[in-house]
Amino acid sequence: MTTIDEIARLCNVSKTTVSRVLNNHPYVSKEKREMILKVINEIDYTPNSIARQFRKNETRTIALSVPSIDHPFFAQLIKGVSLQALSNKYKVVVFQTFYNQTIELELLELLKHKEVDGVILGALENNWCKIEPFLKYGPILLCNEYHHSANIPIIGYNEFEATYKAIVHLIEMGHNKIGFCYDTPYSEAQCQRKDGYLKALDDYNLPHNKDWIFGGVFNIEDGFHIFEQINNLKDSPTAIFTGNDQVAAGLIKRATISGFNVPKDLAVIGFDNQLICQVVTPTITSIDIPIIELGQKAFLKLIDCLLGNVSLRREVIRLPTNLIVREST
Amino acid sequence: MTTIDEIARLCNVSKTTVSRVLNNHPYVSKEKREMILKVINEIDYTPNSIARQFRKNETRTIALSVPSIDHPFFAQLIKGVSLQALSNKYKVVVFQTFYNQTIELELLELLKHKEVDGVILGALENNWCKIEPFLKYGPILLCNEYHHSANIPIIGYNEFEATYKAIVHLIEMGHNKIGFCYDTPYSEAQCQRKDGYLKALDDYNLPHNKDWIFGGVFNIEDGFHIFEQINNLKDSPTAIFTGNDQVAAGLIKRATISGFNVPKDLAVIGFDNQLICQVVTPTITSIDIPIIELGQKAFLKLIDCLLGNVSLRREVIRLPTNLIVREST
DNA sequence: GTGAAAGCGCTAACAA
DNA sequence: TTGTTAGCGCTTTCAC
Repeated sequence: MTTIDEIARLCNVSKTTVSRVLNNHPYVSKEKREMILKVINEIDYTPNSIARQFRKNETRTIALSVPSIDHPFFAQLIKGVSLQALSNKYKVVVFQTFYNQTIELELLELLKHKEVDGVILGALENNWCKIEPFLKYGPILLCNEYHHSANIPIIGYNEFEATYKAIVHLIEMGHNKIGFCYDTPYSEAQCQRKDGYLKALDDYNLPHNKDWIFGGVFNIEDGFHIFEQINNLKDSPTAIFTGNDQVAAGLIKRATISGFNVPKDLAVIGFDNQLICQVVTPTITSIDIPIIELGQKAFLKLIDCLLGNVSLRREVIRLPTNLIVREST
Repeated sequence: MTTIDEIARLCNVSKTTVSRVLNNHPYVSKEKREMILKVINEIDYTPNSIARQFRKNETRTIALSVPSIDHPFFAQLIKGVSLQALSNKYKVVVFQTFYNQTIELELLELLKHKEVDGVILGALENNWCKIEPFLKYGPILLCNEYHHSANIPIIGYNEFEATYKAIVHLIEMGHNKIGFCYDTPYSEAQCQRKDGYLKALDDYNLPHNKDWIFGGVFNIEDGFHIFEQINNLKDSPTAIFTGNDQVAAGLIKRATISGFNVPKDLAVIGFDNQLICQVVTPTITSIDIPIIELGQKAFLKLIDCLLGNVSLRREVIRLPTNLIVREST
């Protein structure tokens, strides 16, 4: 294996000089620089990145956790983070937690072991007190999830407001029996959505009904199941906030083939405004959120912390959301 | 930062002994082992992974390239690779090439720089002659793509046969004007599909028509455009193989809202058998392929090469595919 | 069973 | 402008 010493020997210079050329340091004479570069090219030498990382104690790699990569929202989030990382010459290790607490902690071990310089959590499986101790090993930030007291940057969008808007829209369309779906109750972001939902009901003097609230709902198949549940209720909602376009798509499909008219019999509103909204019939009303931008912003914030420009401290950034009305409401 | 020396000092042993404990080597007395373990726990010591990787010249990380992560097929592929990597305690760095040749080569630089132990290419942007030189730095294998001569393991499914089956199905449904979509002409896998398409036409004495072949087609939006193209033809096909469920979904949607009856006026067949097939109206006939398994197999094959159990040599593995008939044909 | 010592490839003080 | 030297944290001979 070719090393820096080999180059130094070939060029009759010290390896320091070679290292300087490699790192674009000043104070190398033009002739030497050129000669060294020439030799490097000729014998196809490549610096060993791991040795560099070891020496500098810096990996130029960050870790990103998501529950599962095959969910369009998270795929987009990864894309945003990756795009920004690419242009900053960082690598991203994507960790799928599969909604598993242990795997999330394993991701944080990477930080402890110095295998990554920082971490972006795209979801939160563990109680914050399990996460916090890892802060001493490097910066961690929360993206697309919220915590009421964690002393780190938090980047998301206004879940409360987005949900409130959505529910008010349903109310304005004449509905007063409105259901609500969420994924996990442990998520503070999801709780904020629920608060938005309840606030809208209260503001318009509509009744709450526990039967109209559905948890553990993530994907198309869950959408299928939700329809069965709704259909089995004695008193069913006439409109439902699904929390996610996949769920909306599954729900609409089952409702339609069971003879429901969407939106007349059941209005459905999604979340995320993915392309799937435009291909199902009827098309899905949804909340548009800037996911790519969310990922990019998260990465840039992490880099700030990494470079020490900004110390790690609580800061809540909320990106704007936008209601897109289509046929399903 | 705590190091192995610190532990050694605290325990009055050499760092060799600590290292032995850390690596579960034999020949450490029970008492010492227990004492060392105890101290390690107490002061929360973690070995520095980069130092280890440096010393062992092994990163336990592999790189995986895909064109773009937010395409359901590739998201699933990543999931398969990641699942298997997780259980083998490897990390996966996912590289999105965005269909860009330079980025694909950057990924291979990781191998050259020893930042990853091996590479799985989930697509192929560059000419093989650009890729081949990197083989001397570590194992590379091809997954979901094909090459006629590359001397590496190739894992995919039988594109020819799958497409042939699909076209024959359309013919049996009474169609004789059948269109074909592909993504990129550089892809040998796509060429095999085209061969399957043409063979089926020939076997049933159906005419070829260049106007019915559409390239550069990847996602839902492309499906939208394809419909416009078909609709503008004087002599349009009555059935179309889209090569991918996203395209099929987009195409079906536009056709339907333009008053076409799918499948009567235009039969559409997808590929990949994603959940989206079940939520659009009409539901989409598709080719089911074991994507997760594809990713898992690819990882396991790479590990085999890495561990030297198997030397890197040409080997073509083709997983089975299955035609799933639904309403769109 | 255990430890001393070398060294993986590189960068960065410091000296010249 | 250049080189000498030390050392990052760890594993692995080799000798005891």
